[in-house]
Amino acid sequence: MSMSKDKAGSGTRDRILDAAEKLFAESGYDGVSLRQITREAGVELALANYHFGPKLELFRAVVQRRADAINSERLAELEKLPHGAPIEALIEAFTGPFHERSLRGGAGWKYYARVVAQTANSPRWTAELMTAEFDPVAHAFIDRVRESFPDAPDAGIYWAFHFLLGAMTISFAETGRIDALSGGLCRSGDLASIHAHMVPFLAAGFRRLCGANPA
Amino acid sequence: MSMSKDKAGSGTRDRILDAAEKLFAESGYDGVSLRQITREAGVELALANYHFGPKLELFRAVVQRRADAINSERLAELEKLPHGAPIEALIEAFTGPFHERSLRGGAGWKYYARVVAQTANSPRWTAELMTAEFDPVAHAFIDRVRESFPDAPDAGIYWAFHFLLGAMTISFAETGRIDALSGGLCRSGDLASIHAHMVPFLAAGFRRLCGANPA
DNA sequence: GCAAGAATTGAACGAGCGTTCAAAACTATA
DNA sequence: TATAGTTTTGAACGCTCGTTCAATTCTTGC
Repeated sequence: MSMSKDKAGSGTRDRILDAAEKLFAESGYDGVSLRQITREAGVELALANYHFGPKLELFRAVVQRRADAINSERLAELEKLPHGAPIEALIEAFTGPFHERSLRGGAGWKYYARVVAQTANSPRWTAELMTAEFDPVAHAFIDRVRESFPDAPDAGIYWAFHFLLGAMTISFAETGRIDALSGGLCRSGDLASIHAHMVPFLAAGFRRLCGANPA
Repeated sequence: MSMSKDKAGSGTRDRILDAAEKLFAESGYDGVSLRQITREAGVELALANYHFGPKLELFRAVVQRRADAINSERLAELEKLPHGAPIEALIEAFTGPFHERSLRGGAGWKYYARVVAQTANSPRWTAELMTAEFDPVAHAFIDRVRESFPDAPDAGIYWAFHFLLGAMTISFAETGRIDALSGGLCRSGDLASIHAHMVPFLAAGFRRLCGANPA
């Protein structure tokens, strides 16, 4: 027999993915070489190509690896909510899974969030990666928003969601900008504080663009 | 004598900056080579080094070239406003100069906005470039917000500004994500529509985080 | 029109890149 | 233990990278 999972080689795959995730988070796709990645992973250069093919496919694999977990939890959280739920609850269902894992899921999830954040702001990756991985659950979120604001103009909902993405994205990128700006009062890595401020901020924005206020 | 400005060679400098701006906007710092840049500019490879030194300094020059114009106009717009002005006016003073130039300032300004957008989401550049170039006027903006919301908690103001940056950033990046998501209803390049939705969205968010509502 | 400085050229440097491949090592079935 | 398959190794391929430099051309003040 053969199998490509749960064998010795499978550990190698994950080591490469972990190293790639970390380095991509720090320097972006073009800022990291396969040699750096395999060195960080402690494996031979050729193994990256053996397990993942070209570099682009390795990057795709990094993005995809954790996307399913995020997306299915987002869907589950959304489904827990009643129809017409308050917008705060919807936003929390969308942003919560990322926050939760960034907080308690281990270092890999923090790196992953930074990879996604940079990817989402790059015209180069948006179409082929972000749209493919994250748009289905985005549509589910938007449908729930539409339920909560039956009279909202579609454009308002879409733009509001876009701004939500921007706020989420820059927060997860953890650039340290706000640390310098606030003289240390606010910290990029303080996910609890981000969450506490971001949800009401975005909720107020949604209400403004979507008209009537449910709940 | 000599002089390094307003001579034949000065045209070369700008051609290189324009080409670099365009290509950095499309592919990021590491995704572009000096050879691509000088080819696009129609000049010899060695001229990039002659005029700007190492690649990093060329990138810095691209970011800095237009930063002054943006920042001084932002300050001017802010100073036009009365103390305690409505938050919409403050936000417009901050985002307007970028919007205006992206709309009517020629293609270079659009590329520039994309460069800044990607730079702002990369931990690698934030400290040395974004903070240095844009934080002074950011502080001016925040001071005006504090005037308009005298009882606002500082953390609320800083986080609100952070989310404003995220929304601005993802919008200027023009990734096309919202085009795909909305099935064409909203367009990344439609700056007028962005502006019309973004200002009220952010204003509502600021009011939520800053407590009392001025004006 | 001549000298001095600035700008441009064209070629080369060593280094690192992504990718490939045959051979070796390992694993597991029969 | 023999065998077929998977995984790992180590070296090499051609190519592009950022940077450097001597030589050349252009520009300008005297």
